[in-house]
Amino acid sequence: MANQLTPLDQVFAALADPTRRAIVMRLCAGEASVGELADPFDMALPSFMKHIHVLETSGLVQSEKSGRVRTCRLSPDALLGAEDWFQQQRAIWEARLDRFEAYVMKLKKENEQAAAKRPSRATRKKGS
Amino acid sequence: MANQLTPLDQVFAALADPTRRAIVMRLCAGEASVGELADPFDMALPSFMKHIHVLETSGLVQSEKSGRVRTCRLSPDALLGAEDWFQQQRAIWEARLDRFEAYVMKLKKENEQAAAKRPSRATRKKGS
DNA sequence: CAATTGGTTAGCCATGTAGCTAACTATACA
DNA sequence: TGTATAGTTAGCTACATGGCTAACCAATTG
Repeated sequence: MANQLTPLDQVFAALADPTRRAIVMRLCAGEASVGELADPFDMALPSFMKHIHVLETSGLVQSEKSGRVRTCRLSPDALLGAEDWFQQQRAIWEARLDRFEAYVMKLKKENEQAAAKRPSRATRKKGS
Repeated sequence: MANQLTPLDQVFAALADPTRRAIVMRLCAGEASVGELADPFDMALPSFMKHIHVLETSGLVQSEKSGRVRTCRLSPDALLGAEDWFQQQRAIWEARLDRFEAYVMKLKKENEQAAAKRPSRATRKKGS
């Protein structure tokens, strides 16, 4: 029944929220306490903590409590995992573009050869 | 009142769903009709169409209807936009790492100089 | 010890999301 | 013209999400 969310699901879902993206961006510049992180946002702390928690279960952020202050830091692995996904898609996409270009070149070449054989048909319109 | 979703919000939200990621991956390999796309999924068509619609409003996918079949294709710009976000974060992250490394090197150097001046203290344990 | 600070837990509410069925439209085919 | 095909619209349910307040620890600080 538990619809097992993949890490990728959770990372993308976490990044779909502007507040959480801002937190990630902030943490790229170095670790910070919950209070420091929450400060720029006009939001009640419990609401803000939910965002932190989402980031934590997605694996994007780790935190550690010492005394009464919890310090958060980015864990870059999850971020890299998501970035990889894009790069893989792009690789497939670009491979396809290459194949498509090759295909167009082949068509063009065939068309030229056909035109050389039956020059009169080469100027006819498609639908008529 | 309309909580203006940024394109990035919509792209990440769209990619947070495994069905939609699969659609994007499929479309990386070339355009396809709604029916072809829906075929591998055990899901009613109207439900599936919602996913297509989400992908379309996110800008990841474009579609066009001719006759009774709607053909979908990937529009790679939105994908690149999201990939850019990662690369920017990584750049900031890496810059920070560099600064951190420089800081550690400076500490180390200072420590060595201090050790040269007061060699006896250099072997003391931290907490005692 | 008392008060403050930093975070946490519990619980409420409004809205959004993902799925379904049923019924409909519009093209294509026989 | 009638039937099958490909999507589409409408409307429902269940659950997830994002926000809030109130009340509650547990370290610090005076």
